[in-house]
Amino acid sequence: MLIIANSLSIHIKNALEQAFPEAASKAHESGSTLDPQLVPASKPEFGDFQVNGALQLAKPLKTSPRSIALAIIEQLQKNKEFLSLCKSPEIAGPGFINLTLKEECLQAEISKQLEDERLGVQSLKSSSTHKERSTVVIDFSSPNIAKEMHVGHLRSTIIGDSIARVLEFRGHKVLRLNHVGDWGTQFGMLIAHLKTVAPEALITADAVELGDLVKFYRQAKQRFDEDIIFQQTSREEVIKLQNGNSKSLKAWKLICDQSRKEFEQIYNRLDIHLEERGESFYNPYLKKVIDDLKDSNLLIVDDGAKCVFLEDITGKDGEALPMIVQKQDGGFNYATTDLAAIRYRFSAIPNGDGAGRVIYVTDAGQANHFAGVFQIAKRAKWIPNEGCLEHVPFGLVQGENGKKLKTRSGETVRLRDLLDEAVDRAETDLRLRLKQEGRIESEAFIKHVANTVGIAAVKYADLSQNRITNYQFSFNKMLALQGNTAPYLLYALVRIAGIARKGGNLQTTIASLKFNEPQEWSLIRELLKFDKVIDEVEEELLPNRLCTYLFELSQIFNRFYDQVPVLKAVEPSRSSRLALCRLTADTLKLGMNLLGIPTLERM
RNA sequence: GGGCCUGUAGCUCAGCGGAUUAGAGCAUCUGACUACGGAUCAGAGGGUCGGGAGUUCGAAUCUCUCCAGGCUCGCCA
Repeated sequence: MLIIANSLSIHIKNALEQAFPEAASKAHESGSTLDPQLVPASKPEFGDFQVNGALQLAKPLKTSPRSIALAIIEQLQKNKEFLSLCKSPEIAGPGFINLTLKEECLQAEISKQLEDERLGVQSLKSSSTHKERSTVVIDFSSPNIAKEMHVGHLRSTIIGDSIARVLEFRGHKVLRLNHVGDWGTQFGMLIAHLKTVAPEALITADAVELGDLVKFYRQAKQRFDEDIIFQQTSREEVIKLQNGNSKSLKAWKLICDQSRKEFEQIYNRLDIHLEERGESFYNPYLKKVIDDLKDSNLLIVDDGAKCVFLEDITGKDGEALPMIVQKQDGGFNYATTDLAAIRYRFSAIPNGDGAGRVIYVTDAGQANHFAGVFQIAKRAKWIPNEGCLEHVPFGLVQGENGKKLKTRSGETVRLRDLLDEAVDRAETDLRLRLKQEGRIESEAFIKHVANTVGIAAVKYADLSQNRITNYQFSFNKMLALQGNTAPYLLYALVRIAGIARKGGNLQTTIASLKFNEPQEWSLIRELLKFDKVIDEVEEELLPNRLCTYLFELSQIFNRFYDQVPVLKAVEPSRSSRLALCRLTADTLKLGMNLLGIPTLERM
């Protein structure tokens, strides 16, 4: 319904300018315009849209808001095009104008949406502006090699995937990058340690499991912290690796392969796909970063380390905070890698990704780090004029006690175990329900439903929360069958599928739709909001807005379903209601698809 | 101490500068199953939007200040 809203906005703006020509031309001279402030109605009883502009214009126009509103309405009454869309506008309260769309208009819109595969959401593919067509890089998930994916990776992975899906659907060219931690000091430690405890792992594929690697990694870390000689050998191993020693590289590759296999299992379960491009990828570009910074006179050697001092960001002592890009020992650190990544991503193809927008989905704790890195990238002039660089932060995952989520024994929770538990719990619930209802279902059905519900619940619980705040993780809440949860949304779809099974042909094309119940109209109005919601998610990168919408749509549908018969209705109501069922199902499916959540016909 | 984030119903959270009455969900209480799956629906109670000041015709929303909590602040990522 964005097109309608835009067209209304233009009509009202014209009316405003016709009513107050002098003020309008004055505004034009100073480079601005009179803004009618058309927004969706704040409450259903106020209609579909409201115009707020009259209140703000009262002072400059030296008239009362109500008389401005009246003048706008007088102009609108002359506009045939406007009158074909809207019922007679009403002045309310101190000077709001309430607009209610005509039923013919809503009906025409819903008919269009029924025919449209994209459900009214415009695609940018036809657009030609450079900014809109350039690549969007989304950096998310980013686990570390030789470690298991744990609950800390959950939010980045799920939120990043959803943002990627929304932008892809809108027609952006999206590069989903997995910036895995596959380089740096930890590999020196690990290789040095493996040489003594499991040398076969360095020359043979599959010699050790990831679980063992994780154990070895912990041991190596401990040795590194306690043993000075081991620290020395570790550093030597890092240097060998970074200099491209073939044996070291082979060992490194084997370790990475082993981790990668494990990551793939998780990504497959979550149905998330991204392109791996780890920190090691940027190794050849690190030196250039230093050279560039030197050339732009940003580089300062302090205490033996090469740094860039940040502007307007101070440390404990109130002095400008340095960002170290090359350590005393000549090694590079993560700031260097991140800078190299930004430089590469914005560089033109084939020496870069040619990105116009780069998005980082990482925890809020890294906000300072990214603020610094972004600032340096800007000062080094690596970001093109139209380029956009954003950190999309999210809060911690907490347990129900409000503390950081841990297992009973105090360890970080493995992502694999977390997903297993969600699926197990979904299965237990399902079996209990089947027993209570006396239903018999195949094992395959039970496993499939439990898996879908479990994964959907985990994803939805995360996405439905505003990502900026900390997130309280609770299996009980996310798997609850009522409330703003995945199972509630899935159930709405199952009900529609049930109607189809009972003989309702959802695919019939309807020549003449006929609606007369308020429940039908409120469902129609909700369905027509979909394009606006997608627009907002794209703009604000807040998937919870989409979740809220889908939940409200499900509620409105359930009300409709409860209060209005579909299959037993007489024509043309029957077909018209079936059409609404179909569009509701399509909207829920598409919406959930954009969240990365699978759906079901039966559960 | 500096920076960033958070503070809204008993709990978990939405909330886009707009309207008498700040919204959901959970929990609590009361109703509704011979219409398509009751995993639902209808309704009730529950709030000084952390405190204070300011900007504005209008503030949960913007600004300042104070209070509380979290994260972060030089060679880990």
